[in-house]
Amino acid sequence: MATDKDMCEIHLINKEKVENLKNSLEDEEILRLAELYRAMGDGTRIKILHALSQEELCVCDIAALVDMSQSAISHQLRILRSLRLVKYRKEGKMVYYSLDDEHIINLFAQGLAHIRHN
Amino acid sequence: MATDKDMCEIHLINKEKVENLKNSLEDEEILRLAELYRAMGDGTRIKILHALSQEELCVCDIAALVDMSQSAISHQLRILRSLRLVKYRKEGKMVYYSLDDEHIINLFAQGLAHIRHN
DNA sequence: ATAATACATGAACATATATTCATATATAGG
DNA sequence: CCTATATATGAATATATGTTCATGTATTAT
Repeated sequence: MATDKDMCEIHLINKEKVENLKNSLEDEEILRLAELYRAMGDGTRIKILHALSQEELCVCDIAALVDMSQSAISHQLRILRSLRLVKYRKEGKMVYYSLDDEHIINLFAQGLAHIRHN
Repeated sequence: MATDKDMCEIHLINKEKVENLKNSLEDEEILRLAELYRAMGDGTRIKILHALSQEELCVCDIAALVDMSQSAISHQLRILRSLRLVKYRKEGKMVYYSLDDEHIINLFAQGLAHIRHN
């Protein structure tokens, strides 16, 4: 893939250190991290997550809240579910969603801190 | 957009509270948050950010490190730059990149905590 | 001035993604 | 059983995104 791999590698002050870097994050972790952030990288899903950070909601209410079709929301919820960002609870024909754990709140807080601070 | 908006909104226990939710995060903030996470939602960029979290690197070294073309890396760095995730410093014909601030480290830590814990 | 190197960028292309539409499943009520 | 409601999902489509290729710009050396 790298076309000019051996041209400027001389500039690495500490070649070993950089070589170690390659392995310090496992490939699978890189993929899963990217998936996680990508799942949060959509306006609709941000709105959903933010709403759920305040209170548990059923699908239909989320749809009303973000003013989108039930189908669109269901598709998005599937993504959020698959990454364990949200969990759900069935009650009759309703399905109530909520955030899966506190990490998401923290991710939110850090993200907001970044965009607000510069 | 919402086709069945007025069908189940009855289920909102506290309609006012939900109505407030709509405005508690500004639209522009939602967009910027989504942009930020989307910028982190790619394996190549995760690798770049992780590398830069360890040490300042020039473009060519990053390319060698992640085994991709200089052009591909430049394009990705432009994205990271535009979201202020990285900053750069010119020194002759070299350009050295580093993380822009500490929020990114924290976002990383939270992301890792999430994917590792379940 | 010419050549070489480091980096940036526009266009093209292939793939990924979000929404819509139609339809399926499940539950509740008559 | 039949109908209505809440949710899920497959297919289709339009748009976004990542990489490559070709080329441009800036800097250094000869």
